[in-house]
Amino acid sequence: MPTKYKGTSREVLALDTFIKLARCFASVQAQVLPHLQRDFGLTESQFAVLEAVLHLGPLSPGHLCQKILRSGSNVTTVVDNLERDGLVTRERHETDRRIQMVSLTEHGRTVITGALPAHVARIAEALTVLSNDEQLVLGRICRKLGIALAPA
Amino acid sequence: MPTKYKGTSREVLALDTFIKLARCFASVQAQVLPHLQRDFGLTESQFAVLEAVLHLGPLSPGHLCQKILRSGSNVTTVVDNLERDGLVTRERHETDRRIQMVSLTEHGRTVITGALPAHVARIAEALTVLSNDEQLVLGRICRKLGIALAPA
DNA sequence: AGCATATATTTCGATATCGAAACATTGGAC
DNA sequence: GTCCAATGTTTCGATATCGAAATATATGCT
Repeated sequence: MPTKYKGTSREVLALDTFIKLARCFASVQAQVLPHLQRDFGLTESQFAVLEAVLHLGPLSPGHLCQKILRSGSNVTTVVDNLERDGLVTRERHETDRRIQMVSLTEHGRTVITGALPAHVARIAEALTVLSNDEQLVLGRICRKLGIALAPA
Repeated sequence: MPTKYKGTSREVLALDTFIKLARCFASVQAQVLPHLQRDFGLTESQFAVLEAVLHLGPLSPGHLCQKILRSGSNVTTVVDNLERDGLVTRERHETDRRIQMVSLTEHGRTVITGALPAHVARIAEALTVLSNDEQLVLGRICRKLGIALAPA
């Protein structure tokens, strides 16, 4: 049992569960992110932004915020770097000029469509340790917890 | 289904599962970390270092590395900040002078023993959406995955 | 002893990340 | 039309995070 904390049994169970959740997530990330970086020069957040724009079309920083679960100021930074590297462009919304729209450049589209299958394959590879049933159960419980805690 | 990716059914299941895992982990963190910061002025990594040293006694940066699952250079930075704030001290190991030993100051001990119960309570609170059985199953599957992917 | 290799830590440069404050634009109240 | 509150984005200062290179010490080989 990883937990050294003395508390109620309810607390010990929750902490123990959460520690396993955190370690398992970290393990998958460690399995997967270095390749994204080395093979495609993309950080996790850069990948997330490109993937969102690929699948949803041009998005504002505000929408990207919600999609990638990061703060607005962080999205600004990540998009800055993607723009500098020529993977996305920013354009003001025509009718509401407070809003910026982030779009893929041709190069950006090429990069993300190249990186995506390899990235998915690595995730699938990492999860092969679990049976289909285990993956389904894991997904169901995570979904329940995630939805219950989702902001608003 | 969150996944827009077209791939084999095995890939779709794995990706779908992983996305739920990631979102659920992020949700719990979002529920818990702001309090750690606001109530005790601790970041997640600072908390992790203090907690490890509290429970395991003085540790080298190398051991802290393994415990908190971060790079060596990151541990250096985190310990730098903790030292600056008077929560830990660094001392050279007596026989092997390559090694530094990180210890809690009195103040550090006070801070971590104050923060720990509140932090655990918040985690337990977040996990109450899951039944005991669900927590056990979640923990078991996460452990299996974490162990399978653990380095070495 | 001298030297090469291994181990432990730090430094460096880059990106990520946050919250608060600043800035820009819109839209409603009057 | 003017002002003000709301909305969207960026700026700013701080910490986290990584990998590669530099530094310091130890250890084994000769």
